[in-house]
Amino acid sequence: MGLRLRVSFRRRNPGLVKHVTKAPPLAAKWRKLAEARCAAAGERLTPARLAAYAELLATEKPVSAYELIALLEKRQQRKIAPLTAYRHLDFLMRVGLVHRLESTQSYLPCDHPEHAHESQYLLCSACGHVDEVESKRLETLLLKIADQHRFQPQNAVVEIKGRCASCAAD
Amino acid sequence: MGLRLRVSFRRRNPGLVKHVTKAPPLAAKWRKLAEARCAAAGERLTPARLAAYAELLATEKPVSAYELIALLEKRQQRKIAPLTAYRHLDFLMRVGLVHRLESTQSYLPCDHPEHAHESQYLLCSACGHVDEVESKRLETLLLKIADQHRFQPQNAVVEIKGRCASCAAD
DNA sequence: TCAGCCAACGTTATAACATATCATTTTTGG
DNA sequence: CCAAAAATGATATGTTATAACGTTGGCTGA
Repeated sequence: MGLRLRVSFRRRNPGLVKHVTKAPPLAAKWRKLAEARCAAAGERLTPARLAAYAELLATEKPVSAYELIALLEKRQQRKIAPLTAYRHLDFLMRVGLVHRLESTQSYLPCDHPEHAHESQYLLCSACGHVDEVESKRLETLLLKIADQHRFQPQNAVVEIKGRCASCAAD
Repeated sequence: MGLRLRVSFRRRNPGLVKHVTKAPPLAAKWRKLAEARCAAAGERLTPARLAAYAELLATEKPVSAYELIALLEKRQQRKIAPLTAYRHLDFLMRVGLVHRLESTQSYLPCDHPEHAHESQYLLCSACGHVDEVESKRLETLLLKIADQHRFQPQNAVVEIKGRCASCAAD
């Protein structure tokens, strides 16, 4: 049953080299934020993780996991496996530096990372821009609605789609 | 450029047969609703579409597209292509009989189909049950938030995750 | 110091979700 | 009935996400 025979006739990664983890320029503000968040969460901020964060910050719009992979591959001139990118994204979300947009399966850096919070999003279907907003009133109302149904809320996804101010003007 | 040469040496589907579209029992209430919706939308209610709707109604929980495929295949004892199921789902959403949950990529019949509406959802992470609720106050507040950002909303995704009343009691 | 542990990272494969293209069948309306 | 339009079917492929397993490297505590 549990028996497993494993024979390695060769090293799996014979020429394995250390990767030089290049990344876009990252403002000190964001670097410090990342360090603070990791310290708070007891997590490690590695070059690869920071590089993924920097790519997200350098992109104006939310980015899909596979777009992130393409960005990393272009920057570092090597292959990045999907799982690698997903692990970085999971990490970044865990420490609160990045959010995921459920309705578009994409990821974007948190705009109000000073404190833990729930956010709501305004997604422009014309230009792709996303605005992150925080409404205490909305959160209160969501809690109230949940309570009316004897529902214990853990988190809420609120994503409003439409046209942003500048696209609406056209 | 536009030139296209197509030569068929044989019929593609030599033995094509008419499919008998079996479906779970469907309460008259739902059938009538579906007919009314289609009439209103100027859409056709075919056996295949009705069968997909019936499968969703017969399932207590939201169903992924591929779960729907499995249900249809089991019921009808034949292969259903993904695209077929997606087309049925698109149709059912178009006429307002079915909603999609963005945060779980799954589909469920509308619970308040008497009128067109925006809905909010309470998703129980323990039992998988989903409650559809309608809060005018919430919709008003969402519009207000959008307006404060000069954002023209088209629709809003609101999905609250947590534990439902009966699971919370455990 | 260094053995041992553990988190991070790498590699390959595959599962799950969704769409493109074009042929065939069915329905509808003249 | 016939032509046009809508629905369906078959095949292929694109996109998003995870599984399984091995390697690396930093940290910890004897």
